[in-house]
Amino acid sequence: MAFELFRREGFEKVTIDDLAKAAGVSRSTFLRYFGTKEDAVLSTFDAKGERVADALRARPGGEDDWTALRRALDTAIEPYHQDPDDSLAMTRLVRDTPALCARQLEKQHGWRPALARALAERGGSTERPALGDWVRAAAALDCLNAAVEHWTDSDGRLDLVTLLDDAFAALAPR
Amino acid sequence: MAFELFRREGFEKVTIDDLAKAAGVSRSTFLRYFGTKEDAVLSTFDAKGERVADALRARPGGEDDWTALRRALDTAIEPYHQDPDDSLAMTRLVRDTPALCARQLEKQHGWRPALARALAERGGSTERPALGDWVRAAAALDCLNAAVEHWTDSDGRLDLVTLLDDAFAALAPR
DNA sequence: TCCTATGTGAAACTGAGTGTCAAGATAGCC
DNA sequence: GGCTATCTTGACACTCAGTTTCACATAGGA
Repeated sequence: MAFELFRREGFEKVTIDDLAKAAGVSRSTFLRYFGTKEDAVLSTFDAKGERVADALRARPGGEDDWTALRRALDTAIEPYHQDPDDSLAMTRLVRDTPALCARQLEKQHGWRPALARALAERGGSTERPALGDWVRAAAALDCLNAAVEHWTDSDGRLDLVTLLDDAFAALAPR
Repeated sequence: MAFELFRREGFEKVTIDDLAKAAGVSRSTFLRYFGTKEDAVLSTFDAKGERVADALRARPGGEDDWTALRRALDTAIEPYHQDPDDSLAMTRLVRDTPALCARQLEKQHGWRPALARALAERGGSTERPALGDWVRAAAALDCLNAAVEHWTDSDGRLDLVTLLDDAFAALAPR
């Protein structure tokens, strides 16, 4: 798997040819599958945004936005509980590789429209999301990131659920 | 200037050779100056983060974090008032060019450490920033982005100060 | 059987970014 | 002035990512 190769050799040391050879396909085929080298690692990331948005839409209508967002993010942190070691290795690889860091940031940035739209729908309006929806969607993702970063820095020792709760709490006091 | 060329021809149509020729220097020199093609546009962006962090440190100690952050961001939106047309052209170019969008995101991501540290110092602790500092720093940047995006979408007609206030307000209600 | 759609590989091509090296310009010193 | 050290610039070669094109092979359907 690409992930293992990157972890052993470092992301930039491994060429697409290496990855293709390791996967037993041609360079062409590899690029047809993943599009870019980064996506060989981050393709798992793609569906995540839509899943969080779905979870958000599934929350009861009476719930306030912040609670709904916080609960929707339980979907996002599930994999970290399922396989902590693997997740830790992944977040470390991404954190320590500028190219992966940037690409992940970009992908996550792409989640915001779906989240903002889901928030807007919750608010009853079928129109496009308002400024506040965008801000809250983005802030919620920041909470997720801050929590995961701290969790990674603690080598997975801190409790991710608590960290995420704390992150949301840090948004509250005025 | 590189900016004009990109706006006329489109970012990907213009090669580094074109830029170098337009600037009257060699390709080598151009790359020595800017490092990447994206940075030919976004180099102005670099110092901005540090300036906002400085503004944050300059706020009175008694002020709460949110007010201090909001006021510090006045520094960041100043250029948009100084030269609205130019700013509008710039934000549009970035918005419509995936590569620039990604690179800008990455640069702004790099502002957070300085902002979080400034917040931590304000809190009196000389230690490294806590989870909450990171979250608040990131959320404030989201407010800036959301405000600027909306301002750009309105073709500069909406008032950026009001938009930024609204963005911060959207963070408040629980 | 023929035909078309789909998956794969080979190869050439463009362009970004890196590294090296050899001029020139420039500043400081004698 | 002349001389040396340092910094800047340009030329060139190189690696590698990503795109495009073409050819081939296989499978399913008429």
